[in-house]
Amino acid sequence: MAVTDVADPFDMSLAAISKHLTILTRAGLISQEKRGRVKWCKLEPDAMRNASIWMQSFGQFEAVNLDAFEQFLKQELQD
Amino acid sequence: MAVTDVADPFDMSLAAISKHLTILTRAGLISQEKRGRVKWCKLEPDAMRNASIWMQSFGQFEAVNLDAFEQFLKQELQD
DNA sequence: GCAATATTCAACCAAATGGTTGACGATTTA
DNA sequence: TAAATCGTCAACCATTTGGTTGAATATTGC
Repeated sequence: MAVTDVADPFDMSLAAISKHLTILTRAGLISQEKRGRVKWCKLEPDAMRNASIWMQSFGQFEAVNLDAFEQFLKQELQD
Repeated sequence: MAVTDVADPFDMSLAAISKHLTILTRAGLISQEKRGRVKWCKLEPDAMRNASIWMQSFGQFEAVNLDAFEQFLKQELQD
């Protein structure tokens, strides 16, 4: 999907969409390939795998274990 | 886990932690129960179920289907 | 060859976020 | 009973975010 196609349904400037797509690319959620003057964007299927796995574990601990949660967050912040 | 216990490992004010916990409560990610002067916090286990399910679906579409992704986002924004 | 299209950039601005401090009220402890 | 503790509130401030506009570059189409 081209950048202008992504932008089409939104009531905001192309420059703003371009900014968002840059962030999504940097986050690894989408990838972009330039062919001619058009940049083609596509989703990266595995991009949220780790986040999804982490979310599935959310709450698996006993409520008392916010310590474990905090440790996890610290570790994630270090990454 | 009490609010002060949550705050303990972080190098920031209790007021800031309290703000964050208010947001997490409002988001349904944790719940809080006051007993005496202490507020006990616990994770809500199912809080991220919908997000996790959505993330698992991320990328399942053909790359051409950013349309479907957009429709999904619109729908989510309406919710 | 020039106009149109696609896209980004820089500069700008308003709104939102994320923290602090000091004060305060409720509860507990000594 | 007073001090200590727990937690929130309001006000404030700096930073970040999220958008715009106009200009610019690269590419395509007529």
